[in-house]
Amino acid sequence: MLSQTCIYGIQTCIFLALPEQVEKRVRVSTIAEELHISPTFLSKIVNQLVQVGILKSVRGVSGGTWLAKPAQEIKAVDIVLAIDGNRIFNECLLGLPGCNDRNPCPFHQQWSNVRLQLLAMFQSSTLDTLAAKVNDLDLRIRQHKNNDH
Amino acid sequence: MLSQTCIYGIQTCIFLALPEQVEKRVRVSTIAEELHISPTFLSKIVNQLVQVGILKSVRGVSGGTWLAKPAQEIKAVDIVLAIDGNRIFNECLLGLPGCNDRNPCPFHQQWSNVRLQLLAMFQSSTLDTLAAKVNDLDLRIRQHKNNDH
DNA sequence: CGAAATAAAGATAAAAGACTCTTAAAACTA
DNA sequence: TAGTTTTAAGAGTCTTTTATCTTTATTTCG
Ligand code: FES
Ligand code: FES
Repeated sequence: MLSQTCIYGIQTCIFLALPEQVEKRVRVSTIAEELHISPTFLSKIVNQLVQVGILKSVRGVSGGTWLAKPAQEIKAVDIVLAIDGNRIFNECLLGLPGCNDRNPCPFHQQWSNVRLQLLAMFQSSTLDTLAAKVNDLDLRIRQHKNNDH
Repeated sequence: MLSQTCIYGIQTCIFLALPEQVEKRVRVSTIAEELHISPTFLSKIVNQLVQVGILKSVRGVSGGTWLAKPAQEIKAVDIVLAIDGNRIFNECLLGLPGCNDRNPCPFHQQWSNVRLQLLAMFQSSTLDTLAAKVNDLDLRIRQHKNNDH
């Protein structure tokens, strides 16, 4: 569904939108440790998100990364598009080229509906909403809940 | 979304449910040629579907493969489950283990809905319905329409 | 039974995705 | 400016998926 890279990107952005982190510079190594991701791998993902204007980062002592915009202005769909592209939103279920209403496969009509709902889900999910769920409702964004605070 | 193997499996089953093929033994090499799939690769996929009782096959002269049951009794979901398993129907969007209502991630509620719609799509798609769409409405199951009949 | 056709199986190869290791570049500190 | 910290970048490894090549087993037919 989503690539692992994209999942890490979403988790990272939600993490940076949590009240503890927001408005701070957070080291990639810190995020990596919290979310159980390889630091150097995460570094590349963060960099991708910096390139498209979702995150900012600075190197060096007291460097780190943070949200480039207020959390309510960043949607999950932005991250998905930045990392996985729009394939999942307009690709044929059977992988046939040129998926559209004029040239449908047998699944096209129903699959189009599912895709629209999927798109709506990612479009309606802003980072502040997601972070609020994690923070207020204690929902998880990683395997084991973080109990060390 | 679906693995390439699963896509080939679905295409093959729809092809075998078309009026021209139904009730006949069709050679794997014929299907492979029609659907632009590597014959030996398709042979393994057909064999998987034989194992779970969706297709039957015999070797030798005038051998081939065919639907093990009437087309209206085979659903797309059967093929998906046989090849890709039930991961796409019960896996967390963020890949977290143990996706369920008691232990949700921030996407769980919405993602559960999308997954249910996806499941409904595959459950309501029987091979006779899919084949009828291809046959009657001239919908496609492969890249270029088959014009040689 | 022998020959030909065809699916099944095993081993190998190619491609993509996920992840690691190493080095370089930048920013701060003193 | 020198030293330290931290992100950026490049090359390389590992694993899974996809696909191919070769051999084997089975079936039909003459
Ligand atoms: S053509 Fe297949 S889903 Fe649109
Ligand atoms: S826990 Fe993430 S989708 Fe269910």
